[in-house]
Amino acid sequence: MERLRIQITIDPALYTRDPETTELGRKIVSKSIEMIDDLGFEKFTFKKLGLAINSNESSIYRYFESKHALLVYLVSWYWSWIEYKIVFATTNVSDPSIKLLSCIELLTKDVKEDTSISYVNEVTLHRIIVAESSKAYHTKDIDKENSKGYYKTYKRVVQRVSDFVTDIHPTYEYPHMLISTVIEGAHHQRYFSKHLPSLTNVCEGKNNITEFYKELVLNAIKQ
Amino acid sequence: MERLRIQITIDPALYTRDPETTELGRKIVSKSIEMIDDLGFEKFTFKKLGLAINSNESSIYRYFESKHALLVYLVSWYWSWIEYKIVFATTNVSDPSIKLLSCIELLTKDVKEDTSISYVNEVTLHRIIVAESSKAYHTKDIDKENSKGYYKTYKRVVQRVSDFVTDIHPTYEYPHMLISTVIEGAHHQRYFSKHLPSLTNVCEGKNNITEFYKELVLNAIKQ
DNA sequence: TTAATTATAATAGTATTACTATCATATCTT
DNA sequence: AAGATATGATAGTAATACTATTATAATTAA
Repeated sequence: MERLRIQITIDPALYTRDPETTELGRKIVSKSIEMIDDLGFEKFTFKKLGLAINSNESSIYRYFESKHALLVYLVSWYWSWIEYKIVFATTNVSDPSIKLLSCIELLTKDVKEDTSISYVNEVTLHRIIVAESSKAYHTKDIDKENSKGYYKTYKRVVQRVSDFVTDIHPTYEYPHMLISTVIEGAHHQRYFSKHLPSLTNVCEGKNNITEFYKELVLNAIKQ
Repeated sequence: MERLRIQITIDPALYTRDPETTELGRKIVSKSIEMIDDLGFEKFTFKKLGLAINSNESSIYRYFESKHALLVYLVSWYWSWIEYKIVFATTNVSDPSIKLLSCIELLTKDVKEDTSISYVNEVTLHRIIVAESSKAYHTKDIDKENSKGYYKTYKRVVQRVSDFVTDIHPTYEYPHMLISTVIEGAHHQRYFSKHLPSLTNVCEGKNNITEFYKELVLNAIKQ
């Protein structure tokens, strides 16, 4: 079976020059994912990246104005990808409960397979999201960046899933809180399970995180 | 009424030299809280701090080996303080449901009043916890630091509150996940409500965050 | 009380970071 | 073939996150 080619479109506000359109741009994105996963965001630099792809620091700056901007780009890419999967999983499904559970599954499960859409390795990117994404918005520039639309895709994903909550329970007061709690919580639990396991109840081989959040949400909106 | 003097004891692993024991040490802690809140963790430096307290960068390094170590210290201080409040609020209370609800209240509510225990301004520190604490453990050194006991207090708080969950519902499978979800979630919601409000459902003047998490937990462990 | 110890401040120095600027060269387009 | 554009190489800057050294001040012990 041939795979559909997924179109991930990224808002031009998130780059100086579109990395998708050139070989160098794609190499920047691809290798930066690998290196941030490997070194952690703090120790990752454009100089090291340039060296690794046989290019130059100054060339990378033509695509992204800072390494922070690159992180925001990657986070946004991830949310566009998740949004695509949500749309794909929920169109033509009529039962909002099924839609909601599919979304929770997509938002909380581990990414184990690279669907090889493109130059982006989704497994590695997911690890970056879990370990580093909170650094993208925990900045003193958050308000300025938010007004430029940097976090639009994330907000749209939360809105979409919250809408399913509202479909199920129209008077539920906290749909956005519930969904953003699930999303951020799942990332934390994923991180904790590896590094601070006493903060979780994750068992080997089980999809505990997904099970926990499905149950949590269903109980929260039970009427 | 005279206030009880609270004893916040910090594990010596968290500093090079105990800042509580000297004037300079207390000034470092006190002013760093102010400055991290003000500048954000990235733009905060020991050089600036030294300047602000009429001391010197090199003197500060005698108390904390790095600015990351100082952040970890502050986070740990916060959890010791919360632990104290939890112990205070739950001793001599027999009903585990009341204990649990008190804990959720303490873990999720906004800190509005500086109880002036000491040189630590708890209102400001709470803002730092909300905005910066995730940077303390999202490091490549997490495992090494965890083995040195850097996150002990946080883990102990989660354990304490999880125990109340287990008292109420002995077979509930995810007590730790539930509590760490509440804690991290509350911090996120607090941050989002200020900077990305569309991810929340916070209303002016209401304690929505606390209400949301109380309801969430009670529904999760309802039998 | 003096000597020894310890704490602090001042200064200097280092490698690295996160950029910016300039320019030559390669490549692609018209 | 000329012009435009993209890339790479080099250099430079202010700041960061430290380390090391030394002088001086303050505390403590003999």
